[in-house]
Amino acid sequence: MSVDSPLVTPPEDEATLLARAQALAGYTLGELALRAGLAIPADLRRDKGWVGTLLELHLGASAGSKPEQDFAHLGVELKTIPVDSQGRPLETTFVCVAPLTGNTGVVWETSHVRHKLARVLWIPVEGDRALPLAERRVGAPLLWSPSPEEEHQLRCDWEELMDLIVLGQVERITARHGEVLQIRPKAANSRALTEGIGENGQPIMTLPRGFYLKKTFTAPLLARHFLL
DNA sequence: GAATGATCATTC
DNA sequence: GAATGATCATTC
Repeated sequence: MSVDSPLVTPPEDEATLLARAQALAGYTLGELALRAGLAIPADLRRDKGWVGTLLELHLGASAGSKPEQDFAHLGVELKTIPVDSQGRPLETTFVCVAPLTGNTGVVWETSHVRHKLARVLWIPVEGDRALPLAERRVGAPLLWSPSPEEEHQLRCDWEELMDLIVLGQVERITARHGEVLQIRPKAANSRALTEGIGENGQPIMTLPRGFYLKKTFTAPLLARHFLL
């Protein structure tokens, strides 16, 4: 079976999607790769999106790159998240590219970050690099929307970061800005460039950036789920 | 280059 | 050991 041939049809509703995700819990990536007919890379160094693609296939998402939610008809975004043996996240979570131009007048309510995070199907996957990829297990999924408190945290960080971008301070932004949401490079390498706004409002070429959720945000989110 | 999927690996 | 900055594959 080829990569562009899904194992299942797109889920007709959220409950179906969640049920499918729950049915994957406990399986190893080796088992799921075999079922999908996907070759298992030795590690993720040159296949960083492999786990995400594998789960997309099993859940009926359009595997690959489309500029929309994974389950657009359901308004749901799929996020795999690597976790340790305690279920704690091992990595930050990429949300979306940070827009560096054309931001005058943008507001949180209509932002890409808010839209992407409005409804997320989180699927924890064992990510300890000492564990062979094929032996890593899929965890119990969580269908999540931000609580009022979480949305407030996200909004505050987003507004602070977008202000810096609009004011021509993009090159002063580091990953230390933001409590739960940060901006870091999101590029092929450090030579990749995109247009941004400079200190004096002039166009500059700068590193493409992305919004990422810090582990301090995703850890409690997953932990609460674990207690339920 | 931009967007999808993210993790790697050097630095602190 | 954790976090920041750097990077990888693929499609269009």
